[in-house]
This record gives sequence, structure tokens and C-alpha cells, in this order.
Amino acid sequence: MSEDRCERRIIHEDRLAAARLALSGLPPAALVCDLFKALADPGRLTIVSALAVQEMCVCDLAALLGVSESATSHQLRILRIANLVKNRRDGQVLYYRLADDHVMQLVETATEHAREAVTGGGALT
Amino acid sequence: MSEDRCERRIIHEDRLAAARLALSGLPPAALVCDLFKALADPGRLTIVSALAVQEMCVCDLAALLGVSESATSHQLRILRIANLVKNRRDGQVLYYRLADDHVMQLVETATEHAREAVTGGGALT
DNA sequence: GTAATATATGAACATATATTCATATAATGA
DNA sequence: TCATTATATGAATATATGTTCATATATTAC
Repeated sequence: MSEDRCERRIIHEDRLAAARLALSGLPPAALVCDLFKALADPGRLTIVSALAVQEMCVCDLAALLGVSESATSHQLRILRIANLVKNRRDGQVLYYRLADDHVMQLVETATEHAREAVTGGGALT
Repeated sequence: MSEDRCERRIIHEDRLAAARLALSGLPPAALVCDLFKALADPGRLTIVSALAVQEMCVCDLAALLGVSESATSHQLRILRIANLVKNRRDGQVLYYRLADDHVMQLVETATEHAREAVTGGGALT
């Protein structure tokens, strides 16, 4: 009759407590995670990298990605909701730009990490 | 008979060229993107945040996340493949730790961004 | 050697996500 | 006002992803 949910092993209760304490001071993981989710697509990452250079409109970005403007607009919506990009209207055209410095910093750090993985992290030839 | 694939509008060809040039100097987006994908899950992000404090074993992490050790191990594999975590064995126990400083830097920047979105980015009451 | 513990991994299934297509909105020009 | 251009968005479908369950591997104890 009893539930068996509590039979988990806990080797280091002290570490568990320390981890819980540290996590309690942070925003919910799901919230922070949404930011990474927004960057976790090659198309959206390309958009962000391009916007690091200059602001661009939807049809430019669509051409850059080689996908439809509709698909591009959907991607931009996700980036907007995650507060990664902003836009300004000039007539019929919406120009997108990065929302703040965090975005570039994230992409730069990730790019650096990727470079090291390719360069230095390979097999010990 | 002809394909209509080339009818895309290109408003700013100069910007498109500049973006292409900038992108050509970067690692492929799909590669960098894998890093964000690895962090784009609340469970994995929680693991990384916990490992920022101290190294932990699989069953500790499973207890922390409240999921099975199998699920935790699958998540750790993804983090390992993305070069975000490393482990060392002590007897039967594998202790996981962050792979390098980039990881913490990424999570810190993202956390900061999330905090600002909640704090400052809210509606203009 | 066998048993037990800690972790890893493959397959299957359920959910999440990205693109396409059709349609809606917003701004401009006639 | 009507047509056109630029972008946004909803629904549907196809693919990707996470968890579970069963099983495999590695280490230690006996």
C-alpha cells in the first residue's frame, strides 16, 4: 500500500543540503533555462550572431538563414519573448537588434567554448 | 516549370553581406548551439548550478532533482558530450564537476539576465 | 568465483519544438 | 478607400527530446 518514492540513496546529505541552499538563492531553473532554450537553435543563434554586427529586418534575416520569412518571424518571436532582441519600426520595416550586452556575452562565451572543444579538447594526438 | 525559390526580397544587400562575412569567421552555428541545447533543460541547468558549488555524485544529483538515477545519468551524458562537466571515479562512485570556467560564466550571465527580466523588465507600473 | 552497489545505456513512448501553409495585422501609396 | 508590402500568428504536421524500464558494465565485498 505504501509508496516507494523515498527509497532514493543519498550518499552525501551535506552536499545535497549545500546545493539546495545555493539553488534557493537563484531564480527558478525553468526561468533561466528559457534563455538557453531560445539560443538552442542554429537558426536563432545565427540571427543573434548577425544582430551582433548590425540591426537587420526580417526579410534580410530570412535570406541569411535561407528559410521563409514566416519561419524567421516565428523564431524572432521566441527571441523577443526571451528578451534577447528588440525591434524598432521604420515605416513598414521592422529592424531587429540585440536587447542588451548579456546576449553577446553569452554567445561569445559559448563560441569560445566551442572553439576550444574543437582545437584543444580533441584527442591527444 | 521554373522553381520560384529565388524570389526572396532582399532589402539590404550590404547588411546581408556584412552578416555573412562575420558568420564566416565563427564556428558553425550548429556546433555552438549544442552548448545551449545542453543547458536548455531545467534539470541539466540545476545540475550545473549545483556543481558550481561542489562536485557531486549521480545519486546525490538524482535526489536533488527528484528524478531517477537513470534519468540523471542520461542528462549527465548530454552535459559530458557538450564538454560542460567532467567526472572522476572514487571506488564505485563517480563524482561530477564543471568542466571549466565558461560553464559558470554562461550560467551566471543567463541568471543575471533572468533576474533583470523579472525585476527591471516588468510592466511600467 | 558470486553478490551487491553505483552508474551507463538502448529501446520505446510521450511530449516539445520547428517548419509550412493560410490568414491576419500594420503601414504606405494611389 | 483599395491595393501592396512587411511582418505576425494560428493550426497542422514532422521531427527532436526527456523519461521510464530493462539490461549492461564497473567496482568492491565476501
